[in-house]
Amino acid sequence: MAASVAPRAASAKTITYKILVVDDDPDIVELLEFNLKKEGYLTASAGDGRRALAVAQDFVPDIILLDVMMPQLDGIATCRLLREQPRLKDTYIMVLTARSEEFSEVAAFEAGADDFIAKPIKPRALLSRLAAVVRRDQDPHAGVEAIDINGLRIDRTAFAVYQEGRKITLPKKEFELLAFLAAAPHKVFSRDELLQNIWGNDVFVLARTVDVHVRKVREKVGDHHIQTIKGVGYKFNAD
Amino acid sequence: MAASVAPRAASAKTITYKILVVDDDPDIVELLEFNLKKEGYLTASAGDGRRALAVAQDFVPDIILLDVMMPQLDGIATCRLLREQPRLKDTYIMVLTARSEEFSEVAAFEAGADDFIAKPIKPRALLSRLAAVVRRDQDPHAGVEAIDINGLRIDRTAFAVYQEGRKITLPKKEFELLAFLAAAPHKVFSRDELLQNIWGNDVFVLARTVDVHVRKVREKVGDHHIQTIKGVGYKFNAD
DNA sequence: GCCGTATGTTACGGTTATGTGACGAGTTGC
DNA sequence: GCAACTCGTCACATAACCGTAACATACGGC
Repeated sequence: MAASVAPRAASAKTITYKILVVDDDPDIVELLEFNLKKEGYLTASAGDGRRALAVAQDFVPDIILLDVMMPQLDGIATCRLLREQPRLKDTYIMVLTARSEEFSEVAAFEAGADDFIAKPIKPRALLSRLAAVVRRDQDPHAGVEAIDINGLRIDRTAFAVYQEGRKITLPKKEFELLAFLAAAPHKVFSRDELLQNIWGNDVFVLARTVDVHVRKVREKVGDHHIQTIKGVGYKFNAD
Repeated sequence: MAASVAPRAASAKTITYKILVVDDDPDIVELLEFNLKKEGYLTASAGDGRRALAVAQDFVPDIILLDVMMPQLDGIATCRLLREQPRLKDTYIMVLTARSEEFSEVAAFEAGADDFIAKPIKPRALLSRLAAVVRRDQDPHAGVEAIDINGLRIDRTAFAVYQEGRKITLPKKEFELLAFLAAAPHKVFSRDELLQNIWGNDVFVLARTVDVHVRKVREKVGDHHIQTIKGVGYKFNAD
């Protein structure tokens, strides 16, 4: 899966990013293209999956906005086929999902999508997401958005954890705890260190609180990911 | 990633540790420098990543406190560039993260940071963390974070032993025993010495307890690593 | 080869750290 | 204002670790 948009683009900071919009609703296509062009992106469009594949061949977009619900060839299948094309392997694919279809989100990830945005689409939200993608692309060291480890995908943009095609939504503290431990797999953190880094050093909670949160995380993602080192602390267990 | 602060410093117990403070907020720099100086540290500062690199060249700090959010060159990128400099490879880099920017920890670890501290910074918390770093640095037995010896990798940060790709998790005392012996291979320790160093001077357990722990360690990592010197004690056996 | 001593080995119970379920205060969304 | 959720705390249950003792074996001197 592509971590960023095409390297070719990354090397040239002044490049105009090319975006392919794929949706069967002409109104949506128009709305998106209008807004994207206004922001200075170069756009192309397609009304279904088949045409999207054809257009992508010539256009070689940096980013593809792909609707899931389409006649002929749906977004998931299209995504998979797009990924198979060598020229598009570094393209950033953003899938447009109808709200609350968690199922398609998971399928999309497996098909090689890089991100989602929920419908109905707010142009401002979309543009800021794209700006983030572009920014990240231009500064490869800007930050990591997702960790793939041990069959777990921890995604900070979605604030969710994906496990074997299942989406798990964790409360904030639990998510942060898991994410922090996963950031330094194998490294053992004492309860105090975890409190300092996740709770902050200005809050004042008992060390045992960490235990409770660890337990809740384990309950949701499975016991084996977080290991207890008795008398020391916890660590993320990467085999 | 540096395991401890520079060895040069480790050899002289009375050395004044040099700390470089990097933050774009002059108030924070002042606050930190004031507190550090009061504690007897030698300090220098820089307002952004570029200047940090320049200052670090001359100053060659033992510890660097590095803000993530900075103009010009952010903390992560700075960290990576600092690590590339041979003179700074053993410098201990502590990253200051605002807790709202989740996941900066992931990037920071990958960039070679050794530790974090969350903002807002309480001087007391920072100083105690630094004291811990210095203490570890001066304690020769805890100095190295990982030992590779005899087909065994003993990793203090992970609190685990790896043997031919196999991970062995030892209970605390057993791990400490093995790590202690491995830190000074070939050197023979009497049971009393082991008790003093691992159990502490104030606890009092029978010397034979050591035997039992030795046996358990042998059971898990193999007999040949720890050798008995009859009438004297034990030693780690490095070929 | 015998005996005394040192170490290997096993088993067991106490102690402590951690796991676990429940509760209440505070918050958010409807 | 109610319902659902999050978070921190407590109290109790559980499991892991640790130290000890008792017995078994190995070693060395004679």
